[in-house]
Amino acid sequence: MADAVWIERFHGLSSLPAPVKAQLVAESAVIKVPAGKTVFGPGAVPDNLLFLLDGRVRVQQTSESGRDIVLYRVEAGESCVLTTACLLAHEPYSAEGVTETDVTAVAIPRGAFDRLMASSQEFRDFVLTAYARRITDLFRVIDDVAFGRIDVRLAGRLLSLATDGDDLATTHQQLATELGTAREVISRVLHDFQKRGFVAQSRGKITLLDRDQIAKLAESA
Amino acid sequence: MADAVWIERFHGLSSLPAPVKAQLVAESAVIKVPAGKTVFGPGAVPDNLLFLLDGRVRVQQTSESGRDIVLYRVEAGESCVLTTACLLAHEPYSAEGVTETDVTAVAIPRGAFDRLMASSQEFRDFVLTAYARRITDLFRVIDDVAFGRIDVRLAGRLLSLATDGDDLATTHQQLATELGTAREVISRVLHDFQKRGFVAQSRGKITLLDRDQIAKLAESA
DNA sequence: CAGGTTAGGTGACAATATCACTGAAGGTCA
DNA sequence: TGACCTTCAGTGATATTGTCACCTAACCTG
Repeated sequence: MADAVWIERFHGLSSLPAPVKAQLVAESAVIKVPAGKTVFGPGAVPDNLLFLLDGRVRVQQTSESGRDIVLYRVEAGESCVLTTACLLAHEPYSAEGVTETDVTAVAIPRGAFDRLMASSQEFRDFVLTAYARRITDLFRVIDDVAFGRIDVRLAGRLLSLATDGDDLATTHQQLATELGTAREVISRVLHDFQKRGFVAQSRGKITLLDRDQIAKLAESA
Repeated sequence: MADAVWIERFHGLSSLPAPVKAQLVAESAVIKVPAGKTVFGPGAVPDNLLFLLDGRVRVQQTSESGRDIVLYRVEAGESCVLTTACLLAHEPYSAEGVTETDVTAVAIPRGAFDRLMASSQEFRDFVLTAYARRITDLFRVIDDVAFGRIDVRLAGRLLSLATDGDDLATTHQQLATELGTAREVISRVLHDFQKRGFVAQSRGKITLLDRDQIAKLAESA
C-alpha cells in the first residue's frame, strides 16, 4: 500500500501524469533499513535513487586523519540526490550515510530515474530543488566551520538535536563529530554551559535546562 | 562562429541529436564578460545556465562577519550548475561568482535547458556530472577547513594558483580569502616560507623558489 | 615631493586543537 | 558480589590559529 501512496509524500511528484506515476510505482521497490546501518559510503555503492518515506539518514564525512564531520541530514520526504550524482558520475566519494532511525524508503532504479527526468517537468524540479537544498546546506557548513564560534555552533546543534523533549542521548564524541571538532573541546564547552545553568549532564545524556539562553547564544552568530 | 562549434567543447554534448543541437545553438547567446565582474550573487540573479567557453570564474562566499572564502572555480568547458540550481529553487543564495579573466560563455535560457533535460540523456549526464564535480569540490573544502593545517593548505594553493610561471600576482588578503582565514595568518606563514627558502616576496607578488619543497609540504595532509 | 591609500609586519592576547594522561560509570562474568 | 574491562568524561600542558591594535613600507596621484 505504501506503493500506492508514497508519491503523495513528495512535493511536486503528486502532479506527475498518471501513466508516469503508474510506471514509477511499478518499477520502484519500498525498502526498510534498521537504525544504525550504513546505507551508502566508500565501498557500499547503491545505484538507486533513494526517497525517504520515514526516518532520517545522517550524511557524514571522514577525513584522512580519521576525524568525522556531519554534512547534513536527509529527512522523510527528501531524497539522497547528492550521493546519487556522485555515484552516477563515478566520482570518488568520501561521504557515508548512516540511518539514525529505522528507515523506510523508495528505491528508484537508474532507468526509471532517467525516464522520469525525461518525461516530467515536475520531477526535474523536484530533483533540482533537492540539489539546491543540499548545496545550501553545504555552504552553511563551510561558513560555520570556517567562521563560526564553537560555543555558538554547539548551542545551535543542541537545540536542533533535541526536538522531542529536553533530553539528548548522546556522547561528547558524537557532538564533536557533529561539528567536526575534538571531544575535549566539546567537554570544555559543555562544562561551561553547565556552570552557566544551560544544561545538566550525566554519562551519555545531556538535558537542556534553559532553551531560551541556549537559543540566545546560538543567535549570536 | 562560436555558435557553430561550442557544443564540441563540452563533454557529452557533441553526441546530442542533430535537431537538438540546432535548437540549442539557435536559442543560446554567446556573451563576453571582462575580468573582475560579478556575474552572479545576492542581488544579481541570472536565469540562464552558463557554459564557459573561455576564461575562469571564481565562486566565493561572504560570511555575516564579512570574511570571504573561495568555494571553487569554474573553468572553460564547465558550467555553473550549482548556482543555477539554487536560483531555480529560489533558495537564498549567499555565494557570488567573479570573473578572474575575460570570459566568453554560452547562456542557455531556462526553457531551452528544460527541453534539453527532457530530450537528451547526454545532456542529463553532462549536468549531473557537473553537479558531482562541484559537490566533491565542496566536500573537499569542508574537509580542508575543518581538519587541514593552514601551512599545508597554503602550500597547496600557491602551487595551484601558479600555473604559468613561478610568479604569483596576489596579496596576502587575497590568499586569506582563498583559504577562509585572516590576512595576519597568511603573512606569518609566508614569512616562515620565506625563511625556509620556499618563496620570495615583494609587494603584491610572490615567487615560488622551490616547488618541490612546497609540494612536499602540501602532500603532508 | 606631500599626502593619501593599500600592502604588509608584529606584539599581545584569545580561542581552538592536540597530546597525554586520569578517573569515573556502567557492563560482564566467574 | 566483586574483579575486570570498556567506554565516557575531565584536565593540564602545549601548539596552532584567529583577533585586535597599531605600526611601517610601498605605491599612487596630483
